[in-house]
Amino acid sequence: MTGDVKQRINTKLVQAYRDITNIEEKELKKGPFSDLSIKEIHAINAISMYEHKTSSQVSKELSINPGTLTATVNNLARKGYVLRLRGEHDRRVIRLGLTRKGRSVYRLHASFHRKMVDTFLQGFSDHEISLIEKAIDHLLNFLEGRPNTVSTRI
Amino acid sequence: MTGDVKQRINTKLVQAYRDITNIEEKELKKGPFSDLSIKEIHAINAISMYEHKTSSQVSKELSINPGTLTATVNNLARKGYVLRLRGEHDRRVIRLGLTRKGRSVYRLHASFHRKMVDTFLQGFSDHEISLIEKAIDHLLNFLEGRPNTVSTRI
DNA sequence: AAAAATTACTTCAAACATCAAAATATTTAA
DNA sequence: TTAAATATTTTGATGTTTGAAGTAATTTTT
Repeated sequence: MTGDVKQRINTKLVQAYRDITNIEEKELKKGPFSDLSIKEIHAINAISMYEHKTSSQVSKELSINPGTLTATVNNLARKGYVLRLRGEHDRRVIRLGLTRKGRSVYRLHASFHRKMVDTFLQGFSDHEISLIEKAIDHLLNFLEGRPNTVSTRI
Repeated sequence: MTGDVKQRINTKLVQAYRDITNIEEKELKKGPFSDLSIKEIHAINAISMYEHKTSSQVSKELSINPGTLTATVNNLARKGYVLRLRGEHDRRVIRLGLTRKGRSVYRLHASFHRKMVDTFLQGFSDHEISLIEKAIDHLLNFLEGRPNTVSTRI
């Protein structure tokens, strides 16, 4: 295979990465949640709707210093997106939750992602999609330092 | 197609995005350029080796505030990666270039990307790769607000 | 050609993000 | 019951980002 194709795919991936960073933020700035930065949205996303994660879980998930998360949560709580809930069993832990407003943001962001993936996969057959998924798996393996179990064909 | 697959692919894409952000930075921290952040590397990359872009071109390309680029370039110039060249025709214009050290970073980062794409595409046939490229095109179209010319099959 | 508008970039002040280390509160182990 | 461990917050220091105002050079208009 020619390196040209790889080079071209690389450029496109870089472009996609950049676009996602920019567009996610701008999309939301236009809506009713213009007081949120992309980092805050990612924090809201990590906190998530469906369980009450602890502060340390969330800070690990986001790979940020616990002190940084405290500051972020302070801001998000002040703006009315996030709640702190004191743990019941263990009163040292803080469990984080979303307010109604926080849940709207969560859903809006989720729907952006759904649309994005829908478009990404538009027009491909099931077989082709499973192929694409395999390529993404390769990428994840590379990124997470796992050797790729290459399904070589002859 | 079941939404499960899409949901799974979405999760993987999010993971890949997060990994790329984290890993690119850590990779470089280990090497001889540990005084650079990921944003600085992306700036070096945008400034690029092959032409002398202007400040505004670069700040547009990175979608950052011009003032932010000024600060970034100040830092990169101080650390010896980037040069400012006053424009010859129009003396308002600043053209940006890389020092020898800046060019090394550029090449190191490029080789990381080459490895990443190689692994991403490992084990796929040419046909499959062109399929994957098409999916990435879809994604870019979506991100950049272009309608997708769907190649629907029956 | 002088004044006005435009442009390319920089500076500034304020908000926010980040980290390591110390402090606080709570729980568990000795 | 004291000591050690854990979960989070505070503190202080440093860096990043932004919008808006400022400076300088160029182009357009009158």
